[in-house]
Amino acid sequence: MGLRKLEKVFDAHKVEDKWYEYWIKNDLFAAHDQSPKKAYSIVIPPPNVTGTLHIGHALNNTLQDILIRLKRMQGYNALWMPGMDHAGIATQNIVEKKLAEEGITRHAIGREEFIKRVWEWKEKYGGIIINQLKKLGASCDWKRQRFTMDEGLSKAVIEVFVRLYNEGLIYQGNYIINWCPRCQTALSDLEVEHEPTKGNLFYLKYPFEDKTGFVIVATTRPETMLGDIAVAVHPDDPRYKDKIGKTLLLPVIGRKIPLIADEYVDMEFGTGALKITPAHDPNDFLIGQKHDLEVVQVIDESGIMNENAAKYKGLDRFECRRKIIEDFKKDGTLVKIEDYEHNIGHCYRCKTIIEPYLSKQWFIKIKPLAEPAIKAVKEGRTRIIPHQWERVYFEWMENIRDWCISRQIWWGHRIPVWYCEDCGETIVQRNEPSKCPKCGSTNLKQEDDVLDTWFSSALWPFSTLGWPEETLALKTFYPTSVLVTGFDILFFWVARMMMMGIKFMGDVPFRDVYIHALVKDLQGQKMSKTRGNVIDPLVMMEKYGTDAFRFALSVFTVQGRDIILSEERISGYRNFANKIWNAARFSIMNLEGFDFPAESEMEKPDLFDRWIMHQLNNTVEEVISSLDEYRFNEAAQSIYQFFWHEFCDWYLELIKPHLYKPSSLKRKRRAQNTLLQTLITAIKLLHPFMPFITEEIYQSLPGTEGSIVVASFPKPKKESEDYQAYKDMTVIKEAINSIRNIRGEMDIHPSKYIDVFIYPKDDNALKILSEHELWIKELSKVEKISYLKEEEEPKKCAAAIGDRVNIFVLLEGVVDLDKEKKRLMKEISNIDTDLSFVKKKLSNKNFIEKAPREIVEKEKRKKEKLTEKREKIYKQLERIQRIEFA
RNA sequence: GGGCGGUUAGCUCAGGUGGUUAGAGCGCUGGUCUCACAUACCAGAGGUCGGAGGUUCGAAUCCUCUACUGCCCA
Repeated sequence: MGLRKLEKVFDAHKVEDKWYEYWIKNDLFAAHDQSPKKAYSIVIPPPNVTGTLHIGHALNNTLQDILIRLKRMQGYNALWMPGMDHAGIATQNIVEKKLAEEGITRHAIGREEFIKRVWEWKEKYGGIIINQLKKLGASCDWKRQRFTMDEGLSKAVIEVFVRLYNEGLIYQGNYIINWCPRCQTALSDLEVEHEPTKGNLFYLKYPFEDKTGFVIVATTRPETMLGDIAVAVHPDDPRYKDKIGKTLLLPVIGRKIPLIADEYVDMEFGTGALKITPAHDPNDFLIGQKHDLEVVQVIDESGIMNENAAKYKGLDRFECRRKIIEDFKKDGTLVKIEDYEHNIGHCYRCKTIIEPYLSKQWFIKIKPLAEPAIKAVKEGRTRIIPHQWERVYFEWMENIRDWCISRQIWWGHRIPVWYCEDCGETIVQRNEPSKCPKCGSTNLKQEDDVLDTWFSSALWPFSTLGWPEETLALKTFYPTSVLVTGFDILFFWVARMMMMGIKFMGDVPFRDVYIHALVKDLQGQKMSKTRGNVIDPLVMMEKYGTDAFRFALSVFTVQGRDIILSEERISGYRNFANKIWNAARFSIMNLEGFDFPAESEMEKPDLFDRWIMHQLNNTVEEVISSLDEYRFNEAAQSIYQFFWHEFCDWYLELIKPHLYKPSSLKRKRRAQNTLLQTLITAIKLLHPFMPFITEEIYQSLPGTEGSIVVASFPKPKKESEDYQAYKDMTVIKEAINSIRNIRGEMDIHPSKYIDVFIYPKDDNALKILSEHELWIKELSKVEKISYLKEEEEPKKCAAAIGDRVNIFVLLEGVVDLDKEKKRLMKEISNIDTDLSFVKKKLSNKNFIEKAPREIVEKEKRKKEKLTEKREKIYKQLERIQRIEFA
């Protein structure tokens, strides 16, 4: 690539789309089913087909992209497998809403037509998020993109269902499940969100049949009393002990219900008497089963009171509650009402209050699947990072309950079960049966229910690679290297993939699970549309550039801590992008007419070149080791620090003399060469974080070939280590910093050149300083440097006492002495506080005796240094005093 | 109720195995439009690490208790 001049301010919009198209056109994200390279693979957490990119996706996918780009550059056969899930309930809701606008329901058009409409919707509107991921720079192998309702993935779903059924791990049963009356479907325990809600505790009076008194029960849901079948008390409760076994009369209904004893009842709660409604409460259901009680349903699947609700029939469940309380107030059944806050379950899709509902559903017997999944993590075959999450994982897995997998909706994988309408046989098989294997009837009907979307997501790491076929892709990329995800779907998805992966692939689905933070707003609240506190990643990308946005996210990604995000925090990194841009611009401007130097010319590099190579090498090491441990913030900070504060602040300034007024062409070429090599390496280090700007710069630089996407990632080089250069540079930096400090504090105008005296404390310092006088002069605006010997006392100077050099700036005609006096006194007082700490330590016998010798030595040296420094400054103060009186 | 985390400069956060004179970015103050960048440069001020106790020669770092706060599960 040739030299190309760059604009003054970085314009992200000009480069982003251009390079993304270029990458796609050149197929740079492609992974290969067969390759001599080592495989590295990540499957994307499939976003919903209905979804749009929110900040959580942006973070999640930025991190994945950083990893995959790094590994790709490191020479791996890197696969990032993209796709979406079909989001059964959410998608069905959307399409139903659309139908409603046309005034039709799904029942009116029928199942087949409805499914057709959903597919049409999907083709037209679905998957907006895929383009948004591309905007983010996601380097997925898009040709492999999958969808959970694809033919292949559907085949995997059926295969898994049939196998689990045949093994007896899938069963059908009548149980209380979580029912959403709005979505009209069952939900798994996980799909219910519990929210603390202010409600009431109603105390109701149930009389004994024999008119010998009554029992008061406490309930939050008085409307369910219509379905009460018993009242339970604790067997040891003295209040009720002698009444157990008696019969109560249920108000309104007049049903005779027994007073039973069960240890489940909490004596402390309410009155200690618990009304039992097996059809509408999961715990009551269990008690009912235990005591072999009848079940009376009073609420239907829409949340409406049914014919068992007597005069309340036809009322909505909440209306019924109001009405029944009104009536009970009148007839005295209601004893009192208390305020009561408790957790109420809501549908995670539509937020409707969940109704515990008795119905026939399909379940997975989960314990046999969970156990190996627990073992795999315990044995370290899968690592969860940060490891604190392992405990959460174990906790949940060990207390796991059977998974309700059937959903009463239409959009999804229809359960591969057929019923013979003649003999009642249940047929479970991969393909539609033509006749009943038992009675030969052709009068067959397929199960109406579909499977939970998470059922298909659970197969994602292997179904996307072609399972149940034995594909090359599976062989190459399974188990995947890492899964990157938020903890909110640790149970929903990660745990289930673990179970299914081990079950059907015989190995864990991923070696590492990296759990990243949740993004919150400045108040520490979760971002959500309803709260209205969302930061739209697309707006951020538009305003500050995708690279800056991505870099910001990675800097904030600290393990085990949530991200508090504000727009202000993002905007800062636009400046970083601009800094990179301008450093590149500067480099390109100064590389004009540059020829690569012959090897021999590079044999004796300058101090600055050696120093920057040393620093760069450290940075390479840090970036790699940090990313290997998923410490994104450390990697990002390390490259940020290097690029801005070492490369730009120091190196670029230091080589300007070489570039602008070189003492020899050779030296200029050497500086140019180091400049270019350093820039290229730094840009490569940055590429996983900031893909667009780095590609733009890379392809503008001489000596590069092709795309940075597939360029080789830097490796630490032993020969670049140069501690001596680092040490020598500290002398120069100390001199420059000291002079600048005096200038700044003494208000010496930046354009004024000054004279300084330097006392170097050792020969090496003198050598380095005199060899680099020019640079000290340039960087600290000095006219003349004179060197002092030990005892020489400079007059009328401001002083800086350093580690390797003492600096004296001639004050005559520059500033007033008063200021300098104050400055020195401040210095002394700073030293005094430090000194008092050190002295205290050293006067402690125990410290001298017990602390390791090198620590004690260190403290002693520190004391010496500080004392000496204090003396020097004090002397200087005296001198100034003398001048004043002179 | 159970579990997990957080509490460090005005704000947002770093500080693997205790030795620090506690760092960064933003903000703030002063100066500079200096030939890559004012989305910049130079200089500076500002915390004793929520509180109490303990272990230790030595604790922001380990332990106990406590306060406040967030999340997850009931």
